Amino acid sequence: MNDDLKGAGPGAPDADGDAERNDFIRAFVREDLAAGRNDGRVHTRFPPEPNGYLHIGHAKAIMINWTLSQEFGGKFNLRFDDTNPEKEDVEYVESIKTDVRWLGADWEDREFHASDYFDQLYAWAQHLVREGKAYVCSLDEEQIREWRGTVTEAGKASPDRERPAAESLDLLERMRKGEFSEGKYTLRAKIDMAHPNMKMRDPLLYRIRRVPHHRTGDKWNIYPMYDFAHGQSDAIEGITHSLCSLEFEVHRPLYEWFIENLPVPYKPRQIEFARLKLTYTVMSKRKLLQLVKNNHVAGWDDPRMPTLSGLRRLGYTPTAIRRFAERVGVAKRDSTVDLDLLKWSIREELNREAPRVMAVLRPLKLVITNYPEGQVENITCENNPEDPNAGTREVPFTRELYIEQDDFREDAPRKYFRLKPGGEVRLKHAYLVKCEDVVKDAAGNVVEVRCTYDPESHGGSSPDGRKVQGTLQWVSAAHAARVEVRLYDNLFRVPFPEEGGADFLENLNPDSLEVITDALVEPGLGQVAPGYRCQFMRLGYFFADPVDSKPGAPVFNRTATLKDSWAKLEAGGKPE
RNA sequence: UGGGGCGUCGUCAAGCGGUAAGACACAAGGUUUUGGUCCUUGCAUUCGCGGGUUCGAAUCCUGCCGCCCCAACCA
Repeated sequence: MNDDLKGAGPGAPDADGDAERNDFIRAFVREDLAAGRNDGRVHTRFPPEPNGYLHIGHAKAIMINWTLSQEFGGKFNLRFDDTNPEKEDVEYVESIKTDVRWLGADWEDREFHASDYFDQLYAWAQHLVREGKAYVCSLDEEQIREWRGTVTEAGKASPDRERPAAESLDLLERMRKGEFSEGKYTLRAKIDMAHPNMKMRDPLLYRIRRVPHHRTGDKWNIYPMYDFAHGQSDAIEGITHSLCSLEFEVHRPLYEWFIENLPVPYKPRQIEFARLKLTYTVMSKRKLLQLVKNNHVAGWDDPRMPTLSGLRRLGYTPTAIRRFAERVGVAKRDSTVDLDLLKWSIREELNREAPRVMAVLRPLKLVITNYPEGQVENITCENNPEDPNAGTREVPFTRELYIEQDDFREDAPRKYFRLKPGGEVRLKHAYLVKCEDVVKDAAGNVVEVRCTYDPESHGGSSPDGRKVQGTLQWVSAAHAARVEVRLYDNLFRVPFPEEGGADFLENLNPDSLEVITDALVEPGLGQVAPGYRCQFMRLGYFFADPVDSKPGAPVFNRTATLKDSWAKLEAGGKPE
């Protein structure tokens, strides 16, 4: 279970016994295969820009590309779209590789960078100029915008549109050498200033940026724009199906224009699908960056973040994320998936895999008055009712225990079947105990419940078959380990943090994190290694934080709660 | 008002002319030493709306309505 950073391993899309998937992308691929295109190859790629950490939305894209390549016996590349050095950084490159590997997508030795192709791209730019299909433009940023026209009005030609090729070539070369300041010139394709698709109105190919690049250093003073770099990079790598999100649909004609007008070695096909959106969070890298920069969270890997590093730290597994991506499907419809589906994906796995242990978050002392003082009994506890092979463990039981404050109520509603005065409950795996008395502090708060136990109920059985409705987890006061527990909840308090043009920061959930520094857990848990996953019985699934846990002092992050139908009942006002 | 997309259950999503899969959510029962899990059952006579074609349409045609994307020297 401790696969925190080892990754899922190359692997196969989770064999789920599912029928063959047949979304519209796979249909296209089958069509291409049937038509004998691409020599029967299928080659995809995941092309992140290294300007932020990957999030769950990227996981969807990664899995679509990766599983597609695997299902058709093809290949999968990782390519960094690093054409904008101002925003990019090696820190991001490293985190991205870690995350993609963790998910189990294997690019083998095919880690590429658009920057690997800068020389080729430059040569192709010169080619277009020579062909009279590109020119160096001297309009400034604002002029370019104005001259481009609007969606309903045609744009007008740049005064440099007919600049002789030789002159453009010379200017381009000088741009490259760094003879001009940023913004002085741009290289533009000569297409159609009246084109109904704005992207086709003489788009920029290169802009001057006199900043060093994290990989090419100060070699370049000009950098290619996304449109000029992306498709050609696909072509160079022999990508057969270039998958991207819906907003690039309007770029497709441009993508194809370059492919048609350049002597590229291959003609890839761009296919667009809807990106993933989730309720109760935000997904844009810009907004996530803002959360990090303004310290609304502790970093890109804060467990409340929808980043893969955040989810990993929360306790999610690669498998759960993969299953989630499968369930979400692929289509072209803008959609927002219910966060519950993600949560369900991790619960499903952990219910099957996670060992059950006992922990008390908010301790309330329980004394068994008829239990011998000083006696310690080792209670055999089943590790996982869902897994017969999980075995058992021994947990010490004594006269003084702690139970959850929530599990005792002096004035209990009718359907409350936990501990109450005069009531009897089962202490999981141990004995039946009956509440005889309570001890209160000066303020009238119950600080101790005094019970008697039934010695005949060893193991928690009911000796005479009497009905005992409640079963509580417990820890021995003398043996319990004290640990820090972090209870994470949704980052936002509303499903759509930006609905109605709202400032998403206004909708942050003030209770997204509750830190409990003195939770009590059964003794063995105090020595658990970082990355350990378990279920705190009746409370939820927990993960020993890989960053803040120390030897002998694990910090537990709540990965997910358990479904709580009592809470729902009570909230619904029906318990009485 | 130009161009490109999309509209099937609360949320995703199958369906591609033969009479609405599945998942999550929700609801009701059952099992249960986790008010967890599991099991059973229910949950779109209807596919944005209106016409048309057809023996038959969510699937074809047509008109309308709604939502998203495009006027960064971002990707």
